[in-house]
Amino acid sequence: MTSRQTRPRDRAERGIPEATVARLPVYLRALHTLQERGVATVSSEELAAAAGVNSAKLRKDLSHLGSYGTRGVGYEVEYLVYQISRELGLTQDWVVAIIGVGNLGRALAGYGGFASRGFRVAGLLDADESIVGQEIAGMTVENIGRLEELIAERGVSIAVIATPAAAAQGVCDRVVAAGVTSVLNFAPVVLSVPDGVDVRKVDLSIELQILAFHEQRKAGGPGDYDALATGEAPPGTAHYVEAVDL
Amino acid sequence: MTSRQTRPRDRAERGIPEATVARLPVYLRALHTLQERGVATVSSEELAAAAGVNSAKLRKDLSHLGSYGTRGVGYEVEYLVYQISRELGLTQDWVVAIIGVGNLGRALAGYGGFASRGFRVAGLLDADESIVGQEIAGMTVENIGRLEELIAERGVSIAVIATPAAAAQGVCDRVVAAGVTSVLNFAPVVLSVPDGVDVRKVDLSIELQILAFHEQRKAGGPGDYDALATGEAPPGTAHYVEAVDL
DNA sequence: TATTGTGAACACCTTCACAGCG
DNA sequence: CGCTGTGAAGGTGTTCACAATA
Repeated sequence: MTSRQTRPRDRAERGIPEATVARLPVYLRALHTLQERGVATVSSEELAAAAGVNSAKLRKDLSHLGSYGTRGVGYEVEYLVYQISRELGLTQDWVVAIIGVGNLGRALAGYGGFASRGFRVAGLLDADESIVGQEIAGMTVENIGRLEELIAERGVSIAVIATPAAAAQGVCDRVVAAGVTSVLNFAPVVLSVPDGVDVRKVDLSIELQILAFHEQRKAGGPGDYDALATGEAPPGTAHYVEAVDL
Repeated sequence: MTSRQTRPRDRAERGIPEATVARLPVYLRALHTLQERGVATVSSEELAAAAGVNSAKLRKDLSHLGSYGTRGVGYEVEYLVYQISRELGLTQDWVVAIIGVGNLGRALAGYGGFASRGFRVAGLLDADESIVGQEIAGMTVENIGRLEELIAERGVSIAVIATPAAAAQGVCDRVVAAGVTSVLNFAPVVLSVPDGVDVRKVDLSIELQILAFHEQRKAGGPGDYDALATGEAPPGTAHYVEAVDL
């Protein structure tokens, strides 16, 4: 997974296990799909299949929200959508600012899943003067100099950091100082933040490396049509020196 | 995070716990940073801080790879880089194809972390005729019609799916049929694949929803940051001026 | 009768605390 | 002495299997 960086876990914070919270959005998406198809009721078995989990897990997850099913029947789709949305806080709108408008920032800005899911992008900010002023996904890119101002004026509560690695911590410090307590970080660095601020990280290179690990176990190497024949064990000292960032 | 979709877990598959595997890339990145700074040795305490975990966890993780530290001293950075790289399968090159060349696909194609980390992007494919033929990050976008052909010719072993949701399952079926057994999915759908194929998913909307959940618990609603009011956060006068773009 | 909701068992992960060793 | 490596303890998460019930 994409990795975490949330505080140790305030168990009894409000009952719902973190692992369950992480799956609720998946259930919600599956339910939306069913809803579009006009399905009114689902069993845990069906919904679990659509969400890619097993049905016992699904039922236990939902049981943390309350008893919203009907024995012998299943769950009413619309009702469950509402309950999960409410639990996740999606019945209200969250104001998001995207900082860093390169290809990734653009992809995020144009992502349809935002508006429809309780998130409103209220700002695209960049430091590059040649990007500032451009129209992207219907918004004008603004200068990062106005970061604090915009966060306050527009009530931004979630900051999405899509800057190069070198800039990320600085931007993070600024948004936190401006009052933001939730950060979604796409830059390949570990951000340090004060207690009370949540950071979640999305890191594609980490995901690829995890895949590589498993792939290696399957075959013995990429393009491995000649197996582990030729020992790929290199000499005792190797040289890996590289720069890494977006 | 970012969610998973790996098979239940073949414990005793080869010893290393999944949770550990997921952190090794983080350690590796921290080690590379240290290496660039010319640091030759780190203690578990220092490395753990750089990676954002606690030191006991770090030591236990590393202990699954072997005994690569020196009591009373710490770990030799270069040696540890090599050992972790080898464990993750990064001492060999993995051939990657990116399917779907919208903004996200472009961001991925331009991601420097690829080449430097044992991944070689050997193809950018798209179905849109107006995109096919474009030069992106030094490569020419090719027609998705040639998918199977290219996978075979170039020995692609990891497919990155960055298509719209509606196209993702179809593309996935094709890459799997062509022999790919590792898929990194950015499309917001649950892919179904046969046993033996690993899928990892990166889903930004899920991450945002998890943040919203926690944010809601803190305050009571978006825009409500006079709740934690008077406290701590001073006016946003900090001026870290840094370059920001992707 | 079909399906939920859940106690109990199990598996996995994290943390503690200290023995072991350079 | 300082720091690693790890057994043991304590959590958290998953799965099983069945009683409860619409």
